[in-house]
Parts: sequence; C-alpha cells; structure tokens
Amino acid sequence: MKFIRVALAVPLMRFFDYLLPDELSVEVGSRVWVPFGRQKRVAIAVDFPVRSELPVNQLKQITAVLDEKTIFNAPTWTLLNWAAGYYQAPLGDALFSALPVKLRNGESAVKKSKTFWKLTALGEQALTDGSLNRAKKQAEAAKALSLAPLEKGNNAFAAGIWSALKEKALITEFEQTVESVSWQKTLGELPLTKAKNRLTLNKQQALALSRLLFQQGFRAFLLDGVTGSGKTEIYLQFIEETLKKGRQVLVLVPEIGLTPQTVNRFQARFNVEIDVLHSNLNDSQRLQVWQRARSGQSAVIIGTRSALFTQFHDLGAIILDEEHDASFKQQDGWRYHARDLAVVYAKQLNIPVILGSATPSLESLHNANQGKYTHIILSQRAGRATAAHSRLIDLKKQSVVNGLSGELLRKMDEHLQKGNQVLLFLNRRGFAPVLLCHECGWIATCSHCDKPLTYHQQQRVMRCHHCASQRPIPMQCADCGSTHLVTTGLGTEQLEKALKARFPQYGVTRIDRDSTARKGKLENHLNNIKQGKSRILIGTQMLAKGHHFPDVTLVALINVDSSLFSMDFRAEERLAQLYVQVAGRAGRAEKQGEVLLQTHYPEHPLLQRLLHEGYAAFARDALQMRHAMGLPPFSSQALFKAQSRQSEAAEQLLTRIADYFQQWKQVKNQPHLQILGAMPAPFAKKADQFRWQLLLQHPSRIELQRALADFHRDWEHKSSQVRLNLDVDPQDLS
DNA sequence: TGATCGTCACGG
DNA sequence: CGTGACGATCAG
Repeated sequence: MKFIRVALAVPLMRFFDYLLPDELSVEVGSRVWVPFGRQKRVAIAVDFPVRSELPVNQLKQITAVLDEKTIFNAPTWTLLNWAAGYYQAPLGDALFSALPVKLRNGESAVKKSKTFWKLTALGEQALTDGSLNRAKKQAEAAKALSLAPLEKGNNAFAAGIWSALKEKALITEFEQTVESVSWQKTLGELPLTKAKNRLTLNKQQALALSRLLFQQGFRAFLLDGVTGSGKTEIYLQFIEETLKKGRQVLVLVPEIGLTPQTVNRFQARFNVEIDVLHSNLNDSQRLQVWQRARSGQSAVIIGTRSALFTQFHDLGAIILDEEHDASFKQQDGWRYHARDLAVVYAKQLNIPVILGSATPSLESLHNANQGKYTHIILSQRAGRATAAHSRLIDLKKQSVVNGLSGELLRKMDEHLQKGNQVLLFLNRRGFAPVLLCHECGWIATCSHCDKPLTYHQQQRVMRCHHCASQRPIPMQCADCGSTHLVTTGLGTEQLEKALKARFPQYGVTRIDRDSTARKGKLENHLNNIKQGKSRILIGTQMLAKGHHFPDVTLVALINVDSSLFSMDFRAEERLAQLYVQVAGRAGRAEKQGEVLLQTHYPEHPLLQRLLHEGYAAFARDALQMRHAMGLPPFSSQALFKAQSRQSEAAEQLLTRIADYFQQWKQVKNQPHLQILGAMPAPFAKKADQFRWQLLLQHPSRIELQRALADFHRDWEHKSSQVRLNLDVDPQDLS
C-alpha cells in the first residue's frame, strides 16, 4: 500500500490522504474515486507522500482510478497551481473549476465510441428496387447512408424516418470510435481564410499588426484602439498568422460580448475549426469542445473567462478583447482575474497575449507605462464614422423635472423631430430609490439589509435591490403614523412615465431588469426599437453593451454625479468607460451624433478632461490621482470579508486578523503595509448577515503576497459562525 | 409528538 | 461543499 494525497471539490484549504493499492497506477493530476464522509466523490491526486500525518488505520482506501494518466496537461496544471496560490484559493476549487462538469462528476475523459446508422444488405437492395418509392424522405435517408454512415441522433433527418427504416430492417446501428483529427488535417488543401472577407488594413492598423508579429515568444500587448478603429480585423489577421505556424488561438471575450455576431465574424473568415464556449452549451457539448481543444481538433476557441482553463494541444496566442471589462474577474467561488491570469499563462507558455480595448483599464495603462506591456495605439477610425459631439448640461442653472433638464428636453425634441432615436441612461431601476415620511423623515428600509427599499409604482411594491425581499407599499409612517409619505430620487420607471407624458407622440421603451424579467420581453423591446416603433429608449447599464441601435443620434447620461463622488475609487473610471462606449454608439457616418451628460458639477476636472481631451487624457489624470493616493495600480489590495449572524463575531474575527498583520508589519519591518479596518462593509447588513471587512494595501504586489502566504500558514480559521473569505485584487470594495 | 428548520462539526 | 446530528420551534 502506498499513500495518495488528493484535492477535493470542497472549499477547504487542505488535502486528504488515502491508501493506494500497489497494483493501481495513477499520476499527479489523475482523477480517482474516494469515499468521503458518507459520500463517494471524485478527487484529484496532487501528491504521493511517503508517509501520512494520520496513522494508517485512520485512512480509507481509494475506490477506483478514473485516469491512469493525468487529466491536466502540464501548462494548465502549472497555471492552476500558481493561480490557487496567488488568489489564496483551495487547489481543489481551482482544479475542479477547470474541468467540464461531466469530468468533475467522474465521467470518462476518453472519447467514447459513437453510434452510427448504416444500410443493411436489404437496405442496399431497397435503394434500387423501388420499394421506398412511396416514402420519399426514407428513400433520401437511405440514399445518404449509401454514401457514408451517419451518426445516430444527427439532425439531417427526423428521428421517425430512422426508426421507420430500422423497423423494416433496411438500416442498422453500429459503434465506432472517432479518431480525433487535427484541425490542420481537417483543413487539408483549403486555404486558411476565406479571402473575400478580408479587409485591407489602413497604415496604422498595418503598423500595429507588424508590431504584433515582429515579437517572438512572450509579450503582452495593450491594443488601445478607439471605437471603430478596426481592432477585430487586426485580431483576425494576427490569428491567421498564428494559425499559419500550425498553432491554436484562444480568444477571451466579456460575458456580454459573446454574441452571435462576434462569433460569425470569426467563422466567416476562416476555413478552420472554431469552437465557442457559449453559456447555453449543455454538459456534453462542453466536454466535446474541451476534448477538441485538447486534442488539437479545434484551431480557435472563443469563450468567456473560464475558457482560459481549456487545455490546448499547442496554444500559440491569447487574445482578450474588452480587457477593461469587469466580467473577467470571477466574483464568487475562487476569485481569479482572467486578464491577469492570461498574461501569466502567456508568459509561462512563451507566447504573445493581446489585450484589446477602446477604454483600457488604468491597471493595463499603468503596465504599459511601466514598459511591462507594449502599448499600441489606434487613433484613426477605419471607416468613415465621425466622433459624436459631447456636452455637459449644468443642472444647477435650470429647472429640472423628473431628472430632465429643459436643455435636455429641447435637444430631445430636436433629434426626435428629425426622425432619429434618443437613448437615456439611468442606472437605477424602479420608480424612486427612497420612500420617506414628510413629517418625521422616517425611511422605508429593508429589514434584512438596512438599506432603503425602492419604490416600484407599477407593481405596487417596495423592493430591496440588495436581497430578494419585497413588501407592500406602506400607507403610513412606521414611526409617527403620518400618511404623508413621499418618494425622493429618480428611477427608470419614473423617467419612463415622465417621458410618456412629455412626448406622447413617440413610443418610449424602458429596458432594465424589471421590464425584461419575463422571457422574450427583451427581444420584444429590442424589436420595437429596431423597427422604430419606439423612438425614446431608457436603459440601465444593461443597455450599454452588446446592442447597437443605428438610428440613435442622441445619448444622454441622466445622472453622472453619483459616479463622481462615489465611495468606490473605480467609479470614475467606469463612468469614463461608459461615456466612451455610448459616445461611440451615437450617430454614424451620415448622421451626427450627440452625447449629453447632466451634472451639478460641470467644472469637475475629470469630466472636463474626459469631454475635451478624451479618454487617454482622463486616464492620465486619474492615474496621477491614484498615484497620489497610493491606490491601485500603484498598490495591491487584498480584501478580507467576514459575515455572520452576529455582528460582533465578524468584527472580532477581523480585528484579530488586523492584529496579526500589525504584528507581521513590525516583525517583518514592512512599514508600507496598510491595514484598513476592521470596518463595516458598505452593505453592512445583507440578507440578515452582518458584513465586516478588512482591507490590506501594499505598494508591492510581491510583499503583499508574502504577507498573505504567511497569514495562510499561521492562521487556522475554525470559528464556524463567521464565514471568512479573501478577495485578492478586489474589483470593488463591497 | 413528530415534522421541520437552522446551526454546527466533520470529512482522510 | 454535502451530510447528519442536535436542539429549538410549532401545529395539532
């Protein structure tokens, strides 16, 4: 008997030892079945220790071996181990999240044989003897089989046709394992690309492409191109060059970016096998794509963040589009950042990685400034598109009704009268965010979260936007009994009502989570807009990405002030990115677009920079401010979060952790470690859980990593009444 | 009194 | 994470 140490899909920072019978052959990275508590579970071998911490009689024996050879290839294994360390995540979490569900659940990784239909002798005969003359479809199906067997369950003919033929003994099933064929072999003599779709690059694009291609081995590129500068065409031609070397390409896109249009553009260009990891693939299809990538059958894989853990036969490049997008950071489970890991992975594989964006994150710009990334700027629009005009509307100097200034209303009239569409952004659902008592100031709050309940007029309900709870609209103040309750603040519902009254002749469509809750509603709304039935569109952030409305010439941000003075230091950056995104969407070549921002602070320096000098100038200022304040990217952060039914328990735990780091700071002589907290989280109470947090900040990423590693070594978290988790490089501090 | 629910410890 | 044990609560 030998020992085997395994990782399980449990959120525990520890491994479990089992006995391994001598005759079984396994390696590190293989899956095994183990008895675990009362259950039987899949585990992954991580080590074969010579002895265990536990006496042999307390160890169980593994039940079976699933893979004799590791299921992780070397690059992915290395990446996942590194990432689990960096993000302080249980290795088991990381390993299992990198496998398709079917493999997580113990299905075989070896390709199973498939079942095909073929003609029987009787069937051959039936082809010619006219016995199928009266069954046209059946005859067609039989004819098809005479050329080549077809897989059972294919969609070429209805299932009924096959069963009818089988009934007559004209066809029969047979099993066959399908050899995996490399994409190069499948391509054969065909050219790589469908040349007719290829666009000619302008000078700037061509220069950018040559800079990308000049580089051998690892390099991170920040492809910083304004909307319409033709980043995608550069990606496509870069992919082409990588494919020419016989290597595969991984394309990572934000969740919302994985639209059929994006995918079509790739598939229309190449004759090679392109696989897409949609969110609506079923488990079998996911396993199939995983196998195809690993065996080298697919040339290009397109997917969202978790596609990074797809294994490749020979990966030659990574492209990550919209690199600033927040959806690359996983927000639950183990909190990795796919963009940062993509760079680590590319370095490990010694291949190039391209991060593309029209509004690069300050992190990436900083890396470019530091020379860590090669900064490639595309400033010219490839087509004839012209930039929109932008203006600030000073809310101080005019009457504002329902959030709409007179100036905005006049502009809307102007654009609507020309037959164009208008798009208004307001990042707040419901009718009004607050309902309060006019007599005593009492506010209707959620009993689970201690946050104001949003007033929903249409559904006649008060709803909490932080948890699922809702309750009827109160008729009276809970404190003083007054019936004089008033709403304050503005939500999309109220905006919709006001606009319908003000512009009765134009249709108004509101798109937010409430108006699109029912299935098909979103498509419905979008159709109304595309067909011009609705000329005024109201949307939350939801509308900012992934949809294009060609007849929109006026875009307005109803309230930018909340972003200017937010607790969240990234709010300004996000506002700037939203602004650029919507500005790129207003108008097109033949129709001048216009963007309006309503604010009480038109003199705000960041707004001024952004509107007059553009995103790059804004980013320079913002980076300077981050530098002055020691915020990321000039420091690294790690956020401990504790939640508990009892507020004091969570606070005490974090206070003890804070003490640990205070001591660490002294002992290790690390004066630059900043320990902020323990403090109540911005949502101090959510769904009846009290939340506290502790923020660590250090100018050096490596030193912070060291602190976290030491903490992890020294600290065992046993209190079960407090849930503790750690977010390394948090994207938001809530 | 049994059914149900929330909390907690444990897993090799 | 999934499980089972345990105690509190509740309807009848």
